[in-house]
Amino acid sequence: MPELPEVEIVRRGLAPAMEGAAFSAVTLNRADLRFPFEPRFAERLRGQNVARLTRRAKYIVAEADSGLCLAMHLGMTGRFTIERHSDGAGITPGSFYYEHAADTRHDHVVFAMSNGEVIRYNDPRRFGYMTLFDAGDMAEHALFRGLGIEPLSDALTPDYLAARAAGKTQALKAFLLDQRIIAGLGNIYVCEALFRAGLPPDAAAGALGIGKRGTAAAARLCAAIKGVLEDALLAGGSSIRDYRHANGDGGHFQEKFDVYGRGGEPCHNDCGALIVRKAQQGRSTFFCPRCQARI
DNA sequence: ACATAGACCTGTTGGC
DNA sequence: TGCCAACAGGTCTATG
Repeated sequence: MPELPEVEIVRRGLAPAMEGAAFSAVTLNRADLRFPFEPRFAERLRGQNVARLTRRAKYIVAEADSGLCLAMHLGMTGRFTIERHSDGAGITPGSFYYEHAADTRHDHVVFAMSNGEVIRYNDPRRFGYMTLFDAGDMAEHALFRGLGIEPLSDALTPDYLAARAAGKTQALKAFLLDQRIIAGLGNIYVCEALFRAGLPPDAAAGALGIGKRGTAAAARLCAAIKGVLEDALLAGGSSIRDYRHANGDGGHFQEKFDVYGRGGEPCHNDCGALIVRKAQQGRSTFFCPRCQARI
């Protein structure tokens, strides 16, 4: 489900409920998500006070005063909802994705916080996962060790793209989806960024930075990636399919998609072409055959 | 190093 | 309406 903007919006929503509060009770309704929960997962969290909630790539990380860290990945269908103990039914402005209150079949993890907030993790497909580690071990942790740069940081530059793409015959789309290069992009924002940059998804990544056209392409791509992520954040992320919002604000970037999910519809550049959908790396790629014809 | 396919899961949608 | 195939925001593994 979520790519960088959605994960960041979820983090911002969870922060008021988690930061400065301790885990009063942690309930696991099953033994695993994508991976088994580690032994004593709930016991180790209980009583830990959350100092801050951060994000790295598509992970939300709750760091406790003790240094114990809880990493949470939403997979494809992971959602957090927040409700208060006191009034029960209330969904606070913090919660992002929310389905039917009655559908608790896939509520796999419940955090009861010391401030009265109850945070539920719901994930029908269970591609998400949670794991614990010590803050000092984060850099070498298998989940984080190989991650690429944050696209919204100053580390993403046209030169970085050109350097990492150098010599690669791999398709631009696969290059951008590789979390070891840039961490946080997924299928939607890669498609959207390539459209904004006017670059073909199946062109060789290695062409970036080569010659005048390649140099210009790297610059456009860099700006497009940052631009589309910033616009998505401002819109509160994208909510597609049956996902709905708890509070109505945010989550409207899907209305601004130029290509994703628009197969057969006219290009927003009014070039006269229709958006094409095709499979690439086993996933759907959407692009304008005219505006994204060549590097 | 790369591409491809399959795996993990459940739910929704579209075609017949 | 029913059934079935295809597809879904992610990533990991095996295989060529």
